[in-house]
Amino acid sequence: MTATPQYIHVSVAWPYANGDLHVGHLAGAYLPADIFARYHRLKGNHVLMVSGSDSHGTPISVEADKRGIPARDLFEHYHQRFLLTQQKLGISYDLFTHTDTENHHKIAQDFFTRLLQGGALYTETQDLMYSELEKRFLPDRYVEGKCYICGYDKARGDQCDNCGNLLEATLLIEPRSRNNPADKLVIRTAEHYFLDLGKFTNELLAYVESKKDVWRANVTAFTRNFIADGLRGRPITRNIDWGIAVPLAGWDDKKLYVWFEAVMGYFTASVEWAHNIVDYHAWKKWWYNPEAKIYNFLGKDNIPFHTIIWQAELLGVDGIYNDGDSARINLPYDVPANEFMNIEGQKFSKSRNWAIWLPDIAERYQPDAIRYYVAATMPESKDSDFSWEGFYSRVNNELVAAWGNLANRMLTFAYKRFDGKVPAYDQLTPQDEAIIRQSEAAFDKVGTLLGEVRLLAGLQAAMDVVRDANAYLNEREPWKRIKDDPADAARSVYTILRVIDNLKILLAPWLPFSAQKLHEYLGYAGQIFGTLKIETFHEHTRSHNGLTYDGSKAVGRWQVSALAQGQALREPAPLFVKLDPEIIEKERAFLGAPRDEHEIVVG
RNA sequence: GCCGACGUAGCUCAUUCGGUUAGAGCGGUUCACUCAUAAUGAACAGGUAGUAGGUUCGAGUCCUAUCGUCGGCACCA
Repeated sequence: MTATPQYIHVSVAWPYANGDLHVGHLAGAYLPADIFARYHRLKGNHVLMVSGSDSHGTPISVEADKRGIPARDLFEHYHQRFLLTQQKLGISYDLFTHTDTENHHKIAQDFFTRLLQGGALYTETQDLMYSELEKRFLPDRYVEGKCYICGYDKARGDQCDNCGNLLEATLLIEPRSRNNPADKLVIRTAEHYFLDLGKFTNELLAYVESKKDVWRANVTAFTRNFIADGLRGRPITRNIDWGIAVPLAGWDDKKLYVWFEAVMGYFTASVEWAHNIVDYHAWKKWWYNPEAKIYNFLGKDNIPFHTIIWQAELLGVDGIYNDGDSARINLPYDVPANEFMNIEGQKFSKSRNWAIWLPDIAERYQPDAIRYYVAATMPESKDSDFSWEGFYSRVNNELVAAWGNLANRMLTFAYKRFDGKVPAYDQLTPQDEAIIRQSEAAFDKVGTLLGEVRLLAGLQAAMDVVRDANAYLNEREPWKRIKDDPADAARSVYTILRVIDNLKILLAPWLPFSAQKLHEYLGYAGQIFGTLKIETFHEHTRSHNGLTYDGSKAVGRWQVSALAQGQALREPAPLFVKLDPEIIEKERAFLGAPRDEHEIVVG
């Protein structure tokens, strides 16, 4: 139990700040990351969990144009909502920042420069379709025209839907914009920088193979496949206005491509955290420490960006900011990608509003209820489905009836019948000791599963203890013994309270809010976890808000209970709100209907 | 079209390298209990593991074919 603390970096995919967060974000990345991080915090490991809003990229510009506001205003609006939403749901980021900080710009540019100096970049002149009307280069998929292979009239710039061939947009006959068919397109040449991925093929391949027993099978298979197809250079600059400047003279009309710089956020946010919150060089303990482990949590759509591109970038900048130290920069130890969470059997769709928005449900349900259901139906190995009937029944049957009620029934009983104290006992029976040992053994079992990022199995293992504890009570029947053999009732009530105390910690990574309440009902002081707060950070020319986690006062430990006899309890109350069956239809009615953004109220 | 993944009880899902009568939760039926937000426990019912072949002493687990669902095929991140 007294192993040397490990350095665990939990990096979470960066959400585009062009709309509210939805349940897919939570299921895909934020919740698994938080459960994993909270477990390691309880273990006493040095956790650094970072993410932030992706403030660049076409989706931001497109949405901002649609609303007629500057891109910066749009992303700042959603960034602030991301902070509030995640604070409410208890996603315990050491730092949740964004990519429009001076820090991120500077480091991204330094990455670019270092890659350039290391020979990992090259320039190439591309012929691209340019819209005179929109005054910009159009992505291939926005171009339409006659297929030069089969003659199909509505071929897209990247592929013909009729003959299936991959196309060159510039060769299309009579090319036009899909946004506006009247818009005549012309071919313009532009010089761009490319990241030479092919240069890293062998290193990347060797790395996947070395991690094949750690990474999930789908992640390994996808990555191998991607490499086997042949890695081609990828353009990392673009003719756009909104983004990070290319740090070279004469490149003013271009910016760094968003996918190139956004993933660097894992690194830049670590540096920002160190600069703002602790000491300047602290980030190195995760990035240049051979013992540290970096875990990237993301959705499956993001796999190649993390197992190929980000890793190539890291390989290409190895040694950056390390002041000549020989340690190599750390690549992600694991990339636990989740699949997708569908909604009532259909795919998420922002345009159809087929989505469950986190700010909305956080208004109506307890954070632990949301966390429980999403964690219990997490798409860990395949797509899963969020259904309101499932939410209703799992919350009521499992969270409220099995677990919440176990705690409530015995806390109430002890509080009323044992003078508000943990009962004192003479000697425990073998049956009492057996259930205590069982709940203690779960620390290794659940802990191992959590360490392997097998969160579904971990939750199940913890809930198994809940069921065993309920069964134990039915046999021991303290409510009967209190009448004919009070000493025996004291034994079993003490026992069950100690089991509940263990379950409190076993379930805390999933259910941090109710764990804290339980902690207090059991008569303990202090907080199991640290505190999340929103702070403002000032740079030279701009300021930004970030979500931060202060764990300095946290007392929770991944350790078995040593519940003291006679400890004074506090008056208990039910941990969870039981759901009304009416919510099923009410919530379904929101799907596919127009939605208004509500102000997010915390507390 | 090419590549990949998946298809297991009414529902949601487990079955790490192929190995005893394929498991769990929910839902259903019966019984027990009353401390608890009418909350718990026990027992029972329920699956020829999409389909058809094959390899093997033995396959849900490997191979082939076929049907179905989904994803990727790089400038959408």
